[in-house]
Order: sequence, then structure tokens, then C-alpha cells
Amino acid sequence: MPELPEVETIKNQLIPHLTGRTFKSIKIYDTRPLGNLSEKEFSRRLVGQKITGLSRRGKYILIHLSGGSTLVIHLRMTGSLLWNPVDTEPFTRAEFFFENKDRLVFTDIRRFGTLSFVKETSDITNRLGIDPLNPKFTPQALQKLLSTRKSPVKAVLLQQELIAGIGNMYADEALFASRIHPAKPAQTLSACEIKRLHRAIQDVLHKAIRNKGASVRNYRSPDGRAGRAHEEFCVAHRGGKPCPRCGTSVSRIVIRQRGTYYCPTCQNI
DNA sequence: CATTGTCCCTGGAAGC
DNA sequence: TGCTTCCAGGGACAAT
Repeated sequence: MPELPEVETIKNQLIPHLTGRTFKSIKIYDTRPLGNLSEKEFSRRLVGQKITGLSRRGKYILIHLSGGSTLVIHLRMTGSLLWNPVDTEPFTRAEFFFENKDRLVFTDIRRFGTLSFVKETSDITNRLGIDPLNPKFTPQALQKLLSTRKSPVKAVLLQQELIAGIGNMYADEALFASRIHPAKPAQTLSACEIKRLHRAIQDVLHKAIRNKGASVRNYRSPDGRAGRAHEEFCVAHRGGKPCPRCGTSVSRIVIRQRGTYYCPTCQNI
């Protein structure tokens, strides 16, 4: 499940392969990720374009093109981008070909991922909240977001239009690290708790990036390897296992239809 | 605007 | 063994 650390890892690995390269041809095996665009129209917008750079915004990968438009990729739940995989990959939805037979393969088991174009990157960035790794994401900025909302704090962390990039796993990990109950109403957090949460969000994300992301299910980076971040998870996807801080069995509840893991001893309302 | 719920999708695990 | 049922969850969208 690619969240910010996974998408950041993918983007970083693709930069040296893709920067300056030109799309020679593409093959589309499934048009669902293209939305309203036909394969022909998609191809027309991409083939011949040179890649001027890659960036990440929230969980989106932006591939900037010489013509001024941007190819926008969202991997959702099970999408992967693989660089020159040796074997024929199952669930391949699209292939992008470059010079010297280099190729970028988009696979996606559940077909939630999307490939689209924007003329201005603001079309994407304007509807996303602050990036939690941006220096402007301060405890004060977090406090402002939480103070007006009575939803569970975890639900607020998952709202991409407020903070862009945190998903289900890292929300659980950040709340555990800051010892805050995921269902606690956002506006009831104390200044101290907000400070802890802010610190925990950045720590958890930075640590996961250093570990090349978490591979709870299907995630692989472009080199085909799994990440290691999940090996250090304290609560996420660890229902029934002991809390590493106190030994209590990790609980699972549902918040906003999302499985939520926490330690009932360390994380109080 | 804030909040909540539904839907999309398919492999794998669990249950019988 | 083989069938059925349920679960995973990001984000668009609708409803309140």
C-alpha cells in the first residue's frame, strides 16, 4: 500500500533512470487506469515527450514532460512501477518504452491506480494539504488543522486535503509513537499531545523512507525489491501481537471503514 | 463547510 | 479438496 514513504522511494529510484529520457512507445493492456482517455489519446500526449524531471506531492508521482504537461500517477492500493523487470509481470496494465529497450512497467492487481495528465501541476497540488515533510508543517500548523475538527484524530490525519501523504499504516504508527488514542476527537488534543504527534509523524515517515518503504502486502520499489519499514512497525497490522512498549496485546478497531491498530494501554482517550 | 457512508476492485485467507 | 464468503483500503462522490 503505497503511502508517502513508498511513493518517495519510488520517485527517488526512478529519477536516475527516467530524467532526460524520451517516451518511444507505450502499450496499454487495460484502459481503466486512463479514466476518460482512450489509448490513442493517451499515446498521443505521451509519445515523443522528454522527461524533464520527477517529483512527488502527497501520494502522487508527477512526471514532468518537455511539452509542459505532466503525467500524474497514483498507485492507490496495489499499483507498482517496475524498471526493466526480468520476467513478464502479472497484472501488467501498461508498459512504457524508451531507447535501448528500457521499459517502465505499471502493474496493479486491483485496478484502482490511475494514470492521467494535467497541464498545470496546481490542478493536483491545489486540492492537497500540506506535505508533512515540508518545513512549513509545524506543530502550530498541525494545531490549526486539528483545533476545528471533532472527528477522530486518525480520520483527520487521513484527509489528504488537509495533510497529504499519510495513509492508514503511518497514521497508526504516528499515533502509537505519540501515545494518542486514534479515536480521540481531534480538537481535544492538548498542546503537548499535538507536539508529540507532529514529531512522531515526521519521525515515522523519515524512518520509513530510510527503510525504502513498507511491504505489508504487494508493495515493491522499481528495482523489484520489498521495503523493510514494516519490520519496525509497532502496531500497524500487528493485531493480537504484544505492544513493544508494554506487552499488551495490540487491539484492532474500525475508524471510517479503516482497520485501526493501537495499544489500549499506551494510547488513552 | 464538516462529517459520514458507499463504492470501486480482486487475490488471498478463512470458513464450511 | 473445493466451494463460498469476507477482508484489505485511497479517494471520488453523494448525502446529511
